[in-house]
Amino acid sequence: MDSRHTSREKLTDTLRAHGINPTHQRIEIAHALFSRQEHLSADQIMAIVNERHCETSKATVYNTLNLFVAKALIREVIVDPTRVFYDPNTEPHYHLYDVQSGRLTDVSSADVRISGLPDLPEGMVAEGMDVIIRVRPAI
Amino acid sequence: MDSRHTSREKLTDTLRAHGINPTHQRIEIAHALFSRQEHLSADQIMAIVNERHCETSKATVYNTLNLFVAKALIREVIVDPTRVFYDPNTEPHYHLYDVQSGRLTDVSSADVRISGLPDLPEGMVAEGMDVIIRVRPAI
DNA sequence: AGCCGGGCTGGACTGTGTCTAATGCAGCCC
DNA sequence: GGGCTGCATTAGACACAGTCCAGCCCGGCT
Repeated sequence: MDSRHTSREKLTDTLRAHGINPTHQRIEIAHALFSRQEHLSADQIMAIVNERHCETSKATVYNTLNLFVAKALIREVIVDPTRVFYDPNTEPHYHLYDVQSGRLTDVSSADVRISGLPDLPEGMVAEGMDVIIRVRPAI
Repeated sequence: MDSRHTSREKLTDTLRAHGINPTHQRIEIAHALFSRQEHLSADQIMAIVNERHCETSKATVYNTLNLFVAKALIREVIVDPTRVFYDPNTEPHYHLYDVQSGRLTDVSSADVRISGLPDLPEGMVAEGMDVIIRVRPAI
């Protein structure tokens, strides 16, 4: 009845539902992302997963994150030229990026209306739209 | 009365207008960006500038691009996790990014209406908003 | 047992971008 | 002219995220 335990069981199901073989490492990585609802970089995820003992290699972390993205379990967020953030929230939504601190927060897309977008070029399909509002502390 | 010449003279003025000391290298880099109205990476810019003889170093290219961005002469576009693109168009506008080919094209913001954005957090100022529409060729 | 295949691993590697220490060069004052 | 100051440039070393590779582990199957 431990909630962390339950959570890990749910994650196992989630992974399977996305066609991902739920290994120990993959569950830990998914747990890092889904337990805290934050935007983490590969680096941060590796640090969290290996907090106690080093048991997951860099290659596995990157492989797993790329796999999760390919299977649409998580999303990449590209705002910082030096590293990619991973977002466990796959609902359509936008981002607020604090340029100063590097903090990234979600903006619900529910209330946002975007109109007047041009037609896509012939033979192109939209994969998605990223909206990033860059903010910084007022002086 | 050579148009390239004229262009370089205009660039000299533009640089000065932005508080940038117009050196030979800076003019060449600005010319690479402004003559073709494209989105180029630092790498591509260096290749263009050094097409004939190598006369501008990597450090200078990066220093100059960062200077241009700081002085609001050009804009960074962050869509590709592996490299930054530089955009000579500083008018507000959005981007269409072809995930397959890596091609980046402008979308005029004139017709686009965005409403319902949330209030910014206390003490924060917006620096700008990036809108990136990711597209790929239809199968 | 022996094979097969997916997953994991350390370590080497790649490619952007930054840093550093040295050099060049222009203006300036004496 | 000679010496000083300060910015711009440079080559090369470096930092770092991310990828690649070759080998190992391990569970399932025959």
